[in-house]
Amino acid sequence: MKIDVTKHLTLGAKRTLKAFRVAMFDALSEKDFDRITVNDICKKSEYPRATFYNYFDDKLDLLEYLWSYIGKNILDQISSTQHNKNNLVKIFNLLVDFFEENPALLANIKKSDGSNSHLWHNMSGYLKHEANIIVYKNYADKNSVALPAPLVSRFYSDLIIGLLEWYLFEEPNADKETADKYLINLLTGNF
Amino acid sequence: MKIDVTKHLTLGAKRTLKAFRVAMFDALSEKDFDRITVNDICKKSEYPRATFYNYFDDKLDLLEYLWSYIGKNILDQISSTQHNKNNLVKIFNLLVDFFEENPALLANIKKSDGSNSHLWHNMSGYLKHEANIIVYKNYADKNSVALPAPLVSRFYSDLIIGLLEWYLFEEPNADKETADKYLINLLTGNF
DNA sequence: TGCAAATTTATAAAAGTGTCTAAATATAGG
DNA sequence: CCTATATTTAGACACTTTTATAAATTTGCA
Repeated sequence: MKIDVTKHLTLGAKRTLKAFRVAMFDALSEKDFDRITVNDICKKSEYPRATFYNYFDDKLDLLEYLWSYIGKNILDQISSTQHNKNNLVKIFNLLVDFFEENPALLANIKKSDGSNSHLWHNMSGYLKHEANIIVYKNYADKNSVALPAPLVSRFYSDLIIGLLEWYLFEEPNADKETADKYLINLLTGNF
Repeated sequence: MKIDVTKHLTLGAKRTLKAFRVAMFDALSEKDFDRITVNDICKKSEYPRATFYNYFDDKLDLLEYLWSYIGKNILDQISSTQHNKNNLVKIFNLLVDFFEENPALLANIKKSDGSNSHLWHNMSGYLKHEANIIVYKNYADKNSVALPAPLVSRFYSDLIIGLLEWYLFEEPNADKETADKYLINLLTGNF
């Protein structure tokens, strides 16, 4: 990204970022990421190319900003003060809810080869990253003799995203309660 | 890919694929993937652009073919008949060995933002996929009441790649034996 | 070896990318 | 509200990508 979105943004900048975000999100429900051009995004958002390049290096850069934004938004509802294994189940459920609320996006990801698609690899990487930030905050203080804390939190977030991938692409007929049960089994070493 | 590499290939096709693979692999040790052009690949491999586009959709397509090829090659040494948890450690060690044998590639991945780099996300996805094929063959027959087999093998391959990422990018000073120990702890639910 | 079929190649052209200007516009702060 | 500063914009540019075509070459097989 050409700008730092964690710093203060003018109203105009926020408006522009949102327009590009929405344009990319909509475009993703319509066609493959490969087929989306910067021109498409500019036409949809009604901003000139030069403005696009003021904010982003390229369309992948916008895509990744979109994933980060979405990831943060989904997981916003997790309290960082409650520390328990239930939070991991809650993160998983929030992610599932997001995809159930956005079937067009999910369908497009599935169309381009499901869990093997670039789109999914890319998105899940960012979701995992956002999940890991929360998980780390929750478990960093629980010292384990057997394993370093960063490795454990990484393990937990990997687990959540792995189960999500399985649930969305491999076993789309499984119900959420069963998936929750499986998650708990994996978390408690019951396998 | 424009052709099916699992089907029979002519000698010429094999020669051409190898030339493109080697060209991309070498290019990756020299500069960022973003900066590599199809022209670079063609110059290195001494094939015309039209031939490149006979085989691949674009440079990302070649990259992914390269990762699959490398993944298969690294893990070729795993026997599919021996079924034990040791195989998981062996897969991890083979992957570590590959990166220790290819420091220029690793350095380039690290340079472009370590575990956050596109290159790594992309590569690790394919390594995980290849690892999962082997793990699934090893564990599919061990029925678990608590969890479906595809989920368990996915869990194991996630674990291996997660630990690899941690070992390569987060804790490059850890020794392989410690990493092996951590892997066993994670596999046995000792966390 | 020789021939039909498939593949590779040179070449051209349309479309997309990313950078750069200077003018137009928007912004924050007195 | 005004003004210095920063951002946005149009337009042009060099370059890369991707597709398409027909001729040249290579391939598998009899």
